[in-house]
Formats: sequence, structure tokens, C-alpha cells
Amino acid sequence: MAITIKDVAKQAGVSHSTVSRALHGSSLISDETVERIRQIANEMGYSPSAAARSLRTNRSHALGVIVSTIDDPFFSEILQGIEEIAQEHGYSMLMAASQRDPKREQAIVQDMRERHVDGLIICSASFSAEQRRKLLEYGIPIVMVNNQAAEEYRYSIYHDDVDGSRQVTRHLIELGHERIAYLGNSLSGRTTLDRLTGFRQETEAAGLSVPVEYIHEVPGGRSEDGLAALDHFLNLPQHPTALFCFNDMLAIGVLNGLHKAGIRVPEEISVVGFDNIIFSAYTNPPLTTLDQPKHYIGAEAARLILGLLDNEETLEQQIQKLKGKLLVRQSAAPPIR
Amino acid sequence: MAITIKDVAKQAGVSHSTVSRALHGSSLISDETVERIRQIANEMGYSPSAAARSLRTNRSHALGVIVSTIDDPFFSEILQGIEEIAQEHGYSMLMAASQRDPKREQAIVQDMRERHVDGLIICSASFSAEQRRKLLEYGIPIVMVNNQAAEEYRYSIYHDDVDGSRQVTRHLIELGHERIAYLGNSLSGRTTLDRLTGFRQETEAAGLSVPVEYIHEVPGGRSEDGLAALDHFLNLPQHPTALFCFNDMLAIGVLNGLHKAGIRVPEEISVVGFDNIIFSAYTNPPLTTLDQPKHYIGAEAARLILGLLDNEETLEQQIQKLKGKLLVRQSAAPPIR
DNA sequence: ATCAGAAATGCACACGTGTGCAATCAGGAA
DNA sequence: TTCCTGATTGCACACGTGTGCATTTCTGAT
Repeated sequence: MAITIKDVAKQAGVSHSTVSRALHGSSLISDETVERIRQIANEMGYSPSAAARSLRTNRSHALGVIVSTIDDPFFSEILQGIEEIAQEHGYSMLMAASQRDPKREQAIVQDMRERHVDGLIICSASFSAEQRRKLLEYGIPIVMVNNQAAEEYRYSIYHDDVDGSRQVTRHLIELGHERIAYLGNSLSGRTTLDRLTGFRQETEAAGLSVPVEYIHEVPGGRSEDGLAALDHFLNLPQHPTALFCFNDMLAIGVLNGLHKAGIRVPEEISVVGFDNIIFSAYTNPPLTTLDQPKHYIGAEAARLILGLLDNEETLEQQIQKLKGKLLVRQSAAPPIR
Repeated sequence: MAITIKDVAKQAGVSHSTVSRALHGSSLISDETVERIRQIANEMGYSPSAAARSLRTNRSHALGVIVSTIDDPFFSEILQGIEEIAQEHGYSMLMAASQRDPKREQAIVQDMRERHVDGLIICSASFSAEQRRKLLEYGIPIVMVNNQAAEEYRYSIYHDDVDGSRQVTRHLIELGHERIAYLGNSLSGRTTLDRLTGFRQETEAAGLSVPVEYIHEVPGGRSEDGLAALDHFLNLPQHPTALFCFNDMLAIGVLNGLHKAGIRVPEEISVVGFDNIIFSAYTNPPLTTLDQPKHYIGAEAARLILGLLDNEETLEQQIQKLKGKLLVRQSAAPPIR
């Protein structure tokens, strides 16, 4: 068995309460005793038991993070942001991937509850209302990141997709495009709707008409999906001169397909993405996209939830809408005349 | 306060011991009682406290995972493999990123100890011997993944880099290349050495001489590093006709630099990578690389450590060396004559 | 020397489980 | 009936902490 607080107490010739207080820097204990006990605890290699502490204090000092899938470069960066802030504040990160499977989601929620995480960050576009209700009932503070129903939650951080989409669309319009198509991801709920809304706002403002065939959705946001969707646009009687993809992964698949088909980008068609995942700087040509502050989003989510834990009294609803910035690279250019 | 086992006991009119046993399916309790208690516990929404259980049983049912950085597509896939197996076995995943910072590394190790993780998976090429010693001393089972000193650990899973490197090198030789260069990552320790070894074995076997300038190392494995390293090779009096990059990210940077310089791949120079990260299928041209079974590596690491926990008696040393497979795409072709 | 008050420390309980052991109960054999 | 055996269940303790309260020790003033 490992060394407990009692072992340290015995060694120091004091009660375990004194050790507890000393190690917590309580002002009740004389400075010299504190120093002596610290010394001894150190020498003995004492390490407190998180389980016991958690049981006693009702605080686990752990944050739960639920993500739909880990190996998505978009989430990875958010996770990195969360982890840094959590670690900085002495919190650990309990991570789980739902894989969009309701069964798993339920098991995860149950686990987070049993483990008594102090707070929960959910980065999953879709999250069942049922589980959400449960969590609320359990009293676990939740921060939603880029959720499809961001506004329904008390605390939420998300990217201003309408604004971002407008920036991107405007860029295409300013380049002179008049036939612009939108490729969405039907699985992503609010997100794709918002981006579509921004797209529509700008095209309308510019007086451009967008045929229905120019709005196309596929069930997924991976490069394969982008590749598969390309046919739709290429088979149209009149091609669009610019294609706005829901995210970078889709755009990457599209670029790939265009390359195979021998269609040059941006000379023959412009392609833009959304998110600015790490790869997008290295596509051919480098992808023009919207730089979503992923790292910052993660960090803000962590800060928000940690803030909630300090101020015990629940704060008023707090919803942060962060703006991204257009990142012009080389995949979009003026259309051929 | 949440509902405890005692509340359930009171409601059911039995002692809390009976409830405990019933919920664990102990054969001591009559079937009808078990059923009745299950029912009641369910209705009351009882959820056991992981902290209390952990305190009592000395088992946390949590796996620690230490990674050098989260937002690296290579690690992401390994993590995904780990998570799946862990979840399948009812284990949670406590994740932390060391950022290659010894301070952080130490804090993480301390945290993992306090939280009493049942086992630890370390996916970090470099991991300080000091921390390693501590963990061993604490008696926490460790599985090392692709560590630079894989053989020094009792349990370890790693990729056969020598073999993989030979496959890649042989491919280049078979294509007819005679001037092949190697771009390494000096920060990755054993890994880059093994790959260099495999490279040397094959070039020697083929009777090729490799000038010292053809072996070049950069301190990092990101695309920027690849981009920066390119100058070295281009400034050589005689260019190599093929460039073997330590990993895909470096290769991506190299491809990018070559594209900017107007040098065509694979016509003027062949480039190959290593790892097969998700993006490498979408480079221009698609990258020929070594497909490392990342997902499987993660899953095997998890299985190994979970196996260690079942059989309490420590197993004999177990080191798994997994082989990858050459994945031929289009970034390597016969050299120009 | 005495005493009050402050400073420092110890006692004992609680947090929610799991489990060895004793106690109770039912049922059948004698 | 009585006794024994096996099936159920409860009692009580332990796991390692933190903390209110009582207790002791110390300081300084009278």
C-alpha cells in the first residue's frame, strides 16, 4: 500500500489533521511545523489520494470532454486549447468519443456522472436532448462548443458561422464570380444552415440568383464525401465558377477530384473551404478558407467552465459567439470570362 | 446531495450491503431481491460514486494516456484506437499532453499517480528516465508506444521502423533510383535512427553509395521543418533523384516547397513519406508512404494494458513489434535518365 | 504567580463503498 | 418436535481525506 497522510503524521509525530492543514497551507499551523511536515512528506514521497479527497470534498478537479470523434483535425485543435487551460488550472481532462452513437453517448454521460466531473465540455455537433436533460438534472455545468443548438444551452461557445460565411462569399463575389455553388454537410445541423444563410445573404445582396441545383448537401464532412459530391456539380448543364465547401475536408476531397478530372484550380473553377485545419495550407493550390479560431475556442470553453466552478452562484447565461477571419490563399481567383 | 446507496437501501427496506451485493449480481442475494433492488435503484436514478468505490477497491477503472501533443494527426489515430478499446472494457481515459516540457511531464505523472490510474499508456517519443523511474516505483503498469527506448520497458508496443524503412527504400531502388537522400527528424530519437538504419541496409545491399550530404536531419517533424530543409538538398551540387522523408508531415512541407520552386514531382524528383496520416492521400501528387497501423497500435496498447490488469501476477516482458506496409501512390516514379 | 486570550494541535466524525463475519431464517431430516 | 444445513441478510469496519470543535500550549499582561 502506498504512503498515506497518516504515515506522514506518524513520522512527524503529529496528528493527520495537522498534516492535512500543513500541506494546504492553513494559517492555523505554525510556519516551522508546516515547513517540517512539508519536508517529511516530500522525503517519504507522499502523494494524496484523489479519490479520498474527492469523496470528502465533492470536487474531482476533473473536466469531462465529450467529442464526436478524436481523429478529426478540427476537434484536435480545440482539444489542445482545452487541455492547456485545464492543466494550467490544475484540472485533469477526462476524454471520451461518442462516435455519434447514442448508446455510447449514454454510457459516457453515465460515466461522467459517476466520476463526478466538475464540469463538462461538449464538442459534438449533435448531442441528444435526452442526455442533455439528464446532465442538467445532475447539476453538472455544461459548456457547449459549436453545438447545433447553441442558444438552447445556458453556457455556450460557438463560432459565428453566418458572419464567416458572409466573409467567404463576399470574397468570391468581389473576385467577380456570379455562379457560386454551396456544398453542405447535412449531418452538421445548425452549422451548415448558418453557413448557408450567410451565403444566401451575400448572394442576394449582390443580386445574384442561385439555382437550386447549386445548393447541394452530402451526409458527412470528410474528404470522401467531397469527392463523391463533385459529380453532382460537374454534371450540371452549366458549371458554377466557384464552389464554397462547408469545411476544409470536403474542399480537400473536391480539390482531389478536380485534379483527377484534369480541371485546374483556380483557373477553371475556384474552391474555398471553411475551418482552416492544419492541412489546408498544404493543398494544391493552398486553400482559401475561413480561419476559425479553434485553439482559442477550446481555451475559452475551458476558461468559461472553470469560471463557473469558482463562482458557486450560477452566473447568468453566457453565450460567446466568436468570429473567424477570411484567409486568402490561392484556390480562389477571378472567373474566366 | 446526490442519491447514495444508503438512500436506495432505505427505500428498499434493506441494508446498504444488500444493495451493494445486489447491484453487483452477487449470488448471495436472492433473485427476487436483486430484481426488486435493481428496479428501485433505477427509479431513484441511483449512480454509484466512482470516488468512493475507487477508495475502497483501489481500482480507478481509468487509464492514463500521455501524449506529447494532441493536435498531431499521427497521435490522433492512435488515441482513437485506445479510446475504443478502453470504452469497450468500461475504462475511462484520462488524457494529458506534455508538450515535450519536462515541467508539465512531471506534473502529469504526479497527477496520474494521485488519481491512481490503473495503467498508463505513453505515446511520446521522448520521456524522461526520471519520470519513468518514478512510475515504476509507484507500481503503475506502463505501456510504451513507439518510444525511443522501447526495449528498455517491460511492456512496449512499437512499429518496426527498420523494416518499414527498408520497404520504402527498396521501392525507390526498384524504381531505379541511385541518388537517394534521407531527411530525418533529430528530435525523434530511436525512430529516426531506425529508419536511417533501414535506409542504409537497403542502399548498401544495392551497392549504392550515399554521400554524407544526402543524410540530413532537422529538429522537428512538422511541415514547416520539411519546407526549411528543402534548401539544403536543392543547394547540393548534385541533387538526389529521390527524397525519403522521416514522416508525412515533413514530406508535405517538402512537396509544398518543390511546388513553389516549380520542380515537378515525381517527374523531376521523387518524394516519399512515412506514417500514412489521413492527409497524405490528398497531397499533390498523392504521397507514396509507409502505412503504419496507427489505429491498431493504439488498440493493441490498450489491450495489452488491460490484460495486465486482469492477470494480477505480472506477466513476462512483452514487446510487440508491429509491421507496416508500403503504400504506393504517385509521388515516386522512376528517375529521369 | 495568575489568568486571559491567542495560537497551535488533536479528536472524532463524515464522505460512499465493499466485504468478512455473525446473525437470522427457511426447510428438511431425524 | 429438534437439530442441522444452506440460503439470505445485516453489522461493523476500513479505505484516505478534510474540518468543526474541544483541548492543550504558549504569550504577555496584570
